Amino acid sequence: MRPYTQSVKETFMPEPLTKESAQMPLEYSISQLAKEFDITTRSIRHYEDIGLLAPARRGQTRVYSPADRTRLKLILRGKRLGISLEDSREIIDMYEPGKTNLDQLKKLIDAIQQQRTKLNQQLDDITKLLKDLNKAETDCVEALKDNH
Amino acid sequence: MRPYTQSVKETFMPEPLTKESAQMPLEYSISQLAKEFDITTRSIRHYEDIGLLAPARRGQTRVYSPADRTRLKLILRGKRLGISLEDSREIIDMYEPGKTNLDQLKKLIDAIQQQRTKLNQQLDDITKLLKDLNKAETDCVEALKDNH
DNA sequence: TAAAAAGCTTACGTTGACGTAAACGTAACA
DNA sequence: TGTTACGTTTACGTCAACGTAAGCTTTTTA
Repeated sequence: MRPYTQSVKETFMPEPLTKESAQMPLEYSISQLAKEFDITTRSIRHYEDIGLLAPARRGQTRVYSPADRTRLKLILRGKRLGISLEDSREIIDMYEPGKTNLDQLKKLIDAIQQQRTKLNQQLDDITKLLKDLNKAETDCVEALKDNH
Repeated sequence: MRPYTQSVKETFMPEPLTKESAQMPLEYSISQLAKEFDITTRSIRHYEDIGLLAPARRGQTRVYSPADRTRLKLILRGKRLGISLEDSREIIDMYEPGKTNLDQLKKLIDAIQQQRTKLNQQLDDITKLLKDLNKAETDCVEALKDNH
């Protein structure tokens, strides 16, 4: 049933590589993840509040799986690229089992295309900015030489 | 006097290329800029409020030079890359005439290096995300084929 | 076994980046 | 000559993404 669901999900939310999985913990505490990614536990709980994470619970305590960790990693990568949490949530929601029909798939492809457009723009921005930075720096160094 | 000041300033805030300057207006109204960059006049005034822009005035009305336009362009490029307005302002402030001494130059080089590090991280993020998107899309298309 | 560390929920506060409305001046156009 | 378009300032509102504090439970450590 729904073999493609699994397929799409795995490519977009890749499970940890087998190479890493040797010494990879099977679960994580909230503070472990916070430390690893240099964020606060508050942030992680916030991501849960708005539906970006749904860790298991042992009693009241949150227990994060490697998949949860991967998901968090993706959220943070998105953040670094200026993707809002809401946008991340929308994309993630599209993978919800039971929701994956043709319509959803088409929406997803569309969303992917939009993201790609934005990313290519960013790519262009970055290369330009890096060029500017290089020039600015060499000029600075020149100025230091002249002035020293 | 201070020949390097001009030099650094021009590389980081490059004036419009001569190629473009043929049909380039010598000044712009606030709504012209707003339309060109698809932002609101409110945003432009906001950038002025926090010291990112300082257009000339004809009476009460703001008059933007090509240099102002370039500056705005850079601000927006920074925005697309997730650079905060405050960070942009800091960088811009470093070019203030009269402030450019060795200390400032060293600070600037440091800031440039930091930016470069961040941009390289973003570059890495983007290539990874683009890869993921490609895989996700082909999988989607596959799924559509299978299901159609 | 006391106290520090880590976890939890609830809830109000903060910051950045504007949105939006009011209230007004000026200039061009039907 | 009115009304439409564009400009201005002042000021309060909003939204996302958390920060921060209170108050409590559970686990670990000295």
